[in-house]
Amino acid sequence: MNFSSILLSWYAINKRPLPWRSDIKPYKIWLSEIIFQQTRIDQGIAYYHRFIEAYPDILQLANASIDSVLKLWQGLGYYSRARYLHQTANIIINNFQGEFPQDLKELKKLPGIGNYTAAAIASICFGKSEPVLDGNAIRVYCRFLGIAGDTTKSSTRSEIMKAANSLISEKHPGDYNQAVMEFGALHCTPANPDCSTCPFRNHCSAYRQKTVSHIPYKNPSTKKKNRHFHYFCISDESLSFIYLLKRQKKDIWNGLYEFPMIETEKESSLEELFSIVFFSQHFKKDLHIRSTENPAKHILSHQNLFLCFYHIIIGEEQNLIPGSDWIKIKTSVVHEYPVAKPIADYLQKLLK
DNA sequence: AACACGGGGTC
DNA sequence: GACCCAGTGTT
Repeated sequence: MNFSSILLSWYAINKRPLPWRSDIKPYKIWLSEIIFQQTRIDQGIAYYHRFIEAYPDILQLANASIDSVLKLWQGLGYYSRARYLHQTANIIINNFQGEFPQDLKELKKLPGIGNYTAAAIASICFGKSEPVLDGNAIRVYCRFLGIAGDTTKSSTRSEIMKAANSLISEKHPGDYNQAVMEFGALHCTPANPDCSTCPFRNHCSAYRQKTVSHIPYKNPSTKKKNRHFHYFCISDESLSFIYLLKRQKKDIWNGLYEFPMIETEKESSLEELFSIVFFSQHFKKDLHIRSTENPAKHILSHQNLFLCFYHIIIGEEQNLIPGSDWIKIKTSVVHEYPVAKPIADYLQKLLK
């Protein structure tokens, strides 16, 4: 029983023809690995093509503005990935003569490159025998080896890593790593894996012990928080301009643009919002609130967002006192600004 | 070690 | 509704 040779045979037959596999270059492997962190292939593949088309090489990515990179990333989520992507592109150009380091430790120093991505680049691009541990690989290893412990604990992680180090193909570590992940994604799936046709059927510990559905085990996550966002889309009568500002806190959507807003602890009516300082601070009189949308529920993995949109028409411009970080833009160019999904949805409805 | 960070698919 | 996804950085 040779795990890696069976796996590599399976991979040779079943692998998907993904674009970064046909022409292996560090830039393409790195880009794909960042895009596919916590993201399914189906969800991210169009983004990968768009990035390669917009930035054919790392120099063009480094020279781009962060806003244009975030704009291209819009909708993918985990926007720190886009900021780190841009940072690392500049580091590679400025400090590494445009070439990625080959050493695992050096790779891990780069922004956005952690244990998984460093091992992926080192093995796929440079033939280093470094096993990857992503969600797929963890599932495959835990089932095959019968590791039932909590996979979020570091003790379990090191147990898996130790096993992976002994199973990896020293000759083809890059293909081996991709094969483990591909096998997890296509065959050894989270729910209802097809064990009846599995090439490891006779040697899989979880299958033999009938614990496949219990492995891998993960500690239940913490409770979700509810947040209430109230957005004020401020414009003139004919919607020729609006105000935006850039989020720059350590919070969701950092780096993206949004309307001036108030966040409240609980659900709040417009009347309640009027009493908040924000209003007397920014508006004088003659407010005309043209429309209010029902709260839109936006569910994230770690919080529930309730979003209210108020379209405020200012009669005379002197009735508005904009915040220092607000920017007034022509509505015709609003599509150039990166915004979060629910903002994009609102704008599309508003401007259609 | 626990938590924050998106959005979409699946059961 | 709960879980998961080609994870990383901060606290």
